[in-house]
Amino acid sequence: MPAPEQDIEQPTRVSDETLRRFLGYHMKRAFNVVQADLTATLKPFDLRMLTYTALVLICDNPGLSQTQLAAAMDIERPNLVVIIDELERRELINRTRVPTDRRAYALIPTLAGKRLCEQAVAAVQAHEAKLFVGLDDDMRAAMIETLSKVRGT
Amino acid sequence: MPAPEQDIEQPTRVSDETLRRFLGYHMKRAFNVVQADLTATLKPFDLRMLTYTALVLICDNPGLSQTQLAAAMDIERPNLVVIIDELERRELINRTRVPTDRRAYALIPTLAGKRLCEQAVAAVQAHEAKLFVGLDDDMRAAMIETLSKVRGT
DNA sequence: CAATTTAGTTATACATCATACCTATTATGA
DNA sequence: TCATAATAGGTATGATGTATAACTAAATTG
Repeated sequence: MPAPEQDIEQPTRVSDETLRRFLGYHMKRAFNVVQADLTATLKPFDLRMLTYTALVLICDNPGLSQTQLAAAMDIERPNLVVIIDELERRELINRTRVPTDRRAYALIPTLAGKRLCEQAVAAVQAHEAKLFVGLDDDMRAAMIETLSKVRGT
Repeated sequence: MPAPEQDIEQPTRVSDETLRRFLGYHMKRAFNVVQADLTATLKPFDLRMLTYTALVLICDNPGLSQTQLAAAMDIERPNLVVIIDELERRELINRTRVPTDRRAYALIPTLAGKRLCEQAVAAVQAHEAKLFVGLDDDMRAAMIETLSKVRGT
């Protein structure tokens, strides 16, 4: 006699209990929330996460090369080109030839770039303050400490 | 008289001090490390993060619909189709018609699907144990607690 | 000075993610 | 009852993100 047909009723609520055991799962879901909020925060400045990151690093390290920037952002050099193209087209940065090495560019922020960067950083600061309102300073510091440990820094 | 040319020397070391002030930055960098390791862990099973997540959720919630799964994974329904297609093609799951609603599919894992899921989950557990070796259980629990708070769960 | 390396770029491929729109089916309400 | 709306799944498409190979121009090395 064949076994009775398996129930194929749809669960009323989807359980993620197995995945919840993994820290990586929680990290991804939490970061999704952060990134969605960050994207919305940067939208008024017409910046995406990558263009924002590049702009901030260029402002903090004026004169750095594309290779240095790609390494700092942990992306491949070819993928940085379009990002730099966009920032340059919007006249937020300049590609300046390095006299001592005519292969390389020194990336320099323009005045407009520095201004936009300052405003964007302030907006992101406000965005994080709002998003992490439930986290006191100790927890926040502990979190950064732990995350730094994960990435081996 | 024009101002003297600005220095355009390249910094010897790229500073990310501004970005380091942001928790989101640390979250992204840490998750990058986790994801790279996870991808490598899942490679022997020919699973990616998305196909793995879908498979685990189907095994934990047999009979759920694609709409339910998409909601649980926080992705759009059209993007789930190719994931389900792949799992079905590999005979890890079945699309079973729901008799009470002929529009919907009940997603059911096959025996092979359940086996692969178990093996993959075990491998991911080992991967996390290795990756988070510097984190004691208390820190790990605190981290999950904090991350859950961020995503508002 | 030939051979190698490096900086930036182009082309390309693939994965991820979002939106608009289509069909078949089910639910709703005049 | 029957027209309308809503829902499940799917197709098509575009924007974005990421990785690799290969090219040029310039610098380095032996």
